[in-house]
Amino acid sequence: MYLDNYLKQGIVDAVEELYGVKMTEESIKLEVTNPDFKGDYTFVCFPVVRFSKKKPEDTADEIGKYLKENIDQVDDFNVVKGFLNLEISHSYWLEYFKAHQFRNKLDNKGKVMVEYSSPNTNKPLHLGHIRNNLLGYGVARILEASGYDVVKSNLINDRGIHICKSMLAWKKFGNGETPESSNLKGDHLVGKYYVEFDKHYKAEIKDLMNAGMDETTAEKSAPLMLEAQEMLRKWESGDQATIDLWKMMNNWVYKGFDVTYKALGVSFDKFYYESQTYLLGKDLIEEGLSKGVFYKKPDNSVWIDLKSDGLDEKLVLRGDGTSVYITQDIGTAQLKYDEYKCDKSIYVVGNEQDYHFKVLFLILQKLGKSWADGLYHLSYGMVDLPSGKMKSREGTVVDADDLMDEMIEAAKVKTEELGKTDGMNEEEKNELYRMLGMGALKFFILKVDPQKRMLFNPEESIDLQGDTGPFVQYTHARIRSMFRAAKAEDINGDYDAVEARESEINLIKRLLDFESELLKAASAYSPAILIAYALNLAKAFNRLYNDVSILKEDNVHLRRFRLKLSGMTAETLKTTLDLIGIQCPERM
RNA sequence: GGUCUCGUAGCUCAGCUGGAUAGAGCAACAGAUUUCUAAUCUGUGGGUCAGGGGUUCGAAUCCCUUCGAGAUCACCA
Repeated sequence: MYLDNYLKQGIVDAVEELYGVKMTEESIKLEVTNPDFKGDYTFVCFPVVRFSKKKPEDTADEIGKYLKENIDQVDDFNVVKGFLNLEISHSYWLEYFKAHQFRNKLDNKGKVMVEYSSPNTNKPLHLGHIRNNLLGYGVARILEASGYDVVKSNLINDRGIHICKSMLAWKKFGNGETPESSNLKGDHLVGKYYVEFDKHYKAEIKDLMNAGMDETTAEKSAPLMLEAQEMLRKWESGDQATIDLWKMMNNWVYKGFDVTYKALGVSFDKFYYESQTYLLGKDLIEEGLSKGVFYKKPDNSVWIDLKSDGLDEKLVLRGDGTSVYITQDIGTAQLKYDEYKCDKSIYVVGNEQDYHFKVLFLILQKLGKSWADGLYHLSYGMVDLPSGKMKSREGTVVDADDLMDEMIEAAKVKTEELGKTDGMNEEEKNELYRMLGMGALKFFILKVDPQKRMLFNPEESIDLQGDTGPFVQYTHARIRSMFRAAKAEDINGDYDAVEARESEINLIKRLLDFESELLKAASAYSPAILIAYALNLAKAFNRLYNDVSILKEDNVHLRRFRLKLSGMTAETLKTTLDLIGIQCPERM
């Protein structure tokens, strides 16, 4: 039983004993004491005042006395206003620490699918995708560590008008350029023609408008757009030449994506392709019609009325029987469930699609799908630039590959400046720069609460000092270095003789927090919680490190105790960062 | 116009389902290394938690309202 539960029970007993009122354990509010005050746990006494009929201070005092007498671990207490601060004995923390072992595997919680990345195959990945990928991968790892079986999936948007735009532009203006011929990464090559399409398309619109056409009509009747639409029709009817071109260009993109995914350190267990799923869902539309969930309009189009749920009417199938976006998402959700039978399914998708997912989940619930309750849209905010929103077509994006290269380069410059690469060969150095650069980038992105939009300023490089990835990595490397110097000293000493100081007890508490922080991060789907934990742990250690000497401590018990603490800190930092895809070098 | 987010220090962000004097980092300034890695640590300055009202013993947090920013309301995906 954890101490806080034990204390809560004690408070229940105290209130019953003192005031004759039986409270439930759940109604007791016990908090970790604010660091500015003395104590470990704080009981807020105001809610009990109505039972005690006494001043908050006196009530707190009485309960404090009761707890001190009846619970061994409560060493002492102090009262500030109505706040009862309980002081837990150092020996309790030491005992707990000595006996503590991290569990390798937590209780199984079921099966969950995390879908993330979901790129379009007409352009390379940018900073927004980085956030998506890091979030998705991080959440998947966190869920896995907290006891779920996880399936990481990626639904690739490999068809549609946007791909036809790139294809058409390449055909018209590409002169047979290939990734090999121009030595350009495949996804970047295809993206180049997407931009090219837009350039020519805009020029055509301008010409048409100069000729007197209004903008909307010009956009619709520009020859390039008509040609792209024709190409899409050809693709859908299986025209061999179009399919061949599509396959060739998509393969270029996939090769490029592989490189980017590898650099990001993310991976997938299952790929879905929209070219294979875009016709799904029509049978479910039929099912919904027969169940009366949907209805037909005179033009044969199928709709659902969600007004009673505070939403609008929504089209689910066109009059000509072809699908819309939500049709295939309905079908794909069913397909995923049929294949994997997951208890939960998480979609990592930007918050611009909040409405879409609200509608999608509602429809699946109305269709009576028992698994619909397990669907969750992990909605994250956009990454903004100081100049505003990123737009692929207009080239105002921070390219994923470029950004990673820049970060690694920045780490290299900094490391060389500090002169910390003595005795490392070229390969080891590059590996170190990569770990540090990527560590800084991932930490920077994941530090922010997923739901919030965040700002990235390309003019200011991402910090390598302060609350950063390298800060935590440094703390880890420093400990590892200490262990190299300690050789094989046995760290399992007898801690009973140890007179622990405040900074040591503090570090113990942080170390013991790991599991509860992990579970918190898992239930909130938030890697940011683990980042904050890693920072707190590293800071607690650094404070101790600056405060006392470890290897040079003469008292053998104390020395071993501190080494044990250090070792556990390094291990915990490494584990924590690993869950969000950040690696820790042995030295830096 | 309807709906949904968001607004905290000069900047980037924490602040968990209401709790004590609103916290970090960056930037600025002042310190710490004959001693285990100074990518570290200690300290100083910096706030009308967008404004106003309400609920409460207690509000950055919950409710209402005004202002400001963004998203969405496609037979695009």
